[in-house]
Amino acid sequence: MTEDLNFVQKARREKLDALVAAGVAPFAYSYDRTHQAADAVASLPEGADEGGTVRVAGRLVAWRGHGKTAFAHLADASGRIQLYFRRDELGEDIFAQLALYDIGDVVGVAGPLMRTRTGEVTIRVSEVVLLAKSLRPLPYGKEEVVDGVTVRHSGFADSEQRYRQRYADLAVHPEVRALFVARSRLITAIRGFLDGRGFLEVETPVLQPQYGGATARPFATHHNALDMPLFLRIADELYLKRLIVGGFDRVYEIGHDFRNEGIDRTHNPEFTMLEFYQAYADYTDMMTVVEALLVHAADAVRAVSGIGEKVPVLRPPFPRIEWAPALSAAIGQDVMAIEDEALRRLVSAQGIDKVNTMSRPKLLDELFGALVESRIVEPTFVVDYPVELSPLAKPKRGNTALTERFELFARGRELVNAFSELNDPIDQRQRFEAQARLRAAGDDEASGVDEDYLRAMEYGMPPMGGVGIGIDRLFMYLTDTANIRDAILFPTLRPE
RNA sequence: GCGCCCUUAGCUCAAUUGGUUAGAGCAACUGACUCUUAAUCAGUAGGUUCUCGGUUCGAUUCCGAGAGGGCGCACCA
Repeated sequence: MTEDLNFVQKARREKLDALVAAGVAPFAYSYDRTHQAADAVASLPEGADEGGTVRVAGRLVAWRGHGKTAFAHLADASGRIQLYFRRDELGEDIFAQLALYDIGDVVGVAGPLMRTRTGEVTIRVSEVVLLAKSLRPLPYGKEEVVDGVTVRHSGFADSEQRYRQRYADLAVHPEVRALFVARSRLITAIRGFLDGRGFLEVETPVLQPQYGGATARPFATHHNALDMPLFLRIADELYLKRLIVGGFDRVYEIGHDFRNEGIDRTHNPEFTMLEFYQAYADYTDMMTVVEALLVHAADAVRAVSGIGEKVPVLRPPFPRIEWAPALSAAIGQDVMAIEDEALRRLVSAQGIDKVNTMSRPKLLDELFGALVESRIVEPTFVVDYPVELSPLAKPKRGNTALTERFELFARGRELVNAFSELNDPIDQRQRFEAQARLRAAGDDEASGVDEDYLRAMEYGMPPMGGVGIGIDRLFMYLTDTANIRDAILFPTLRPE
């Protein structure tokens, strides 16, 4: 191990040894703080040159030695503050020990506030305590402030290493921390909104003997004691709807779903899903709920300093366009009446491959994606999907070729998918059996017959509206983030 | 899965047509400096050029295979 250390790491271990030899405990247990850095800076009144003593703790992020004095910056979760060390204040021994400190060390300091000649609020350090020695250099860049804007030089740019070592990415990039603060605020806001409307947050199984609720390949695992296969859930849907049968009128879950599919800038194998179900509501009711929820969520993200500026202003009610008329207008003829061959030619003309192997629903979906979805910029509801595209939704009242389903699109991306939920167990059994036939024929994305779920439905399932929102993608939309890896703290990567 | 691109010091980047000992800034080390702030000044050290193989007198550079990553397309949320 020791042979693997580079010279920088060796130097730090030597300093660690020297500190121990001098009687310093290099890894402390606690430190009593009076302020966070930003609060300490703000506590010195405008115009005042001296203030009271403060105690702060954090990481050394810059060091400028001047012989018998030194300036440094200390950063904590709130921001940074300048430190001023003087030999005549700290004494010969302590000041000499500062030579054994490094950028990246976690320290606690105490001393009175002062304002330097250039006006920066600074702690004139009278006590310095090492809280954790840094044995590996953090990839700090240098920062300067030009016209009030912080410019970072060099720094930590390798995106792969930033994902692999998110701790280092966060440690050196306050703006990355701010982004994940915003993500946390988003989820807190969603909980607050739903709790305030009488929804009950529940937890349903992640490990499921039978997966369902979506079309996707699962992760499979095995329980040793029971000697049985288990699957990581691909959706929460079927368990949440069981709870509506049980008498909870409004339930929601925020959790991870897992899909054993490819990884790209909009797909991570595990992702955060919000699903909520409201008994006695239909899809038009849910559109109104979704509008209010998104406004509430966007406001929460907008409140985060440094991130909120990017958040689009949402102005409900969002426009609603009907699926079939919108596509018919785009192609200049009635899409519901078009022949398969003509449809295939239209899809092919969009530059989409493999049209000869596509089913009619698939062709319709492709065409809609190319001609309508991708051109939606402002948040827009697309409503009333063809029944062949929507196996989980109730038929539309007055037109059984369509379903009571809506999706919300913005910037060409799907943000929300919702239905008036199918609550007819006889119909549901037929749809399950159709899935089982597909599976028997080799479709590994098709599910089987979930007998327990059918049993629940047969007891009587209230009508309900259900909504699914991919939280990672909603967050990406709100913060204008292009890559899902930038929206997930520890994205799935190949092993190093 | 397919196509294009990338991988050089701890970090950020150079390196002429294939040519001597692979350079610079930051970080590190030694020294100077009691209001600096990308501190400054003088000096020192730091490299399996992603890996393996090939061509060549000579490879960071050209060729082949592999690994990891990025972007685009396809699939999905």
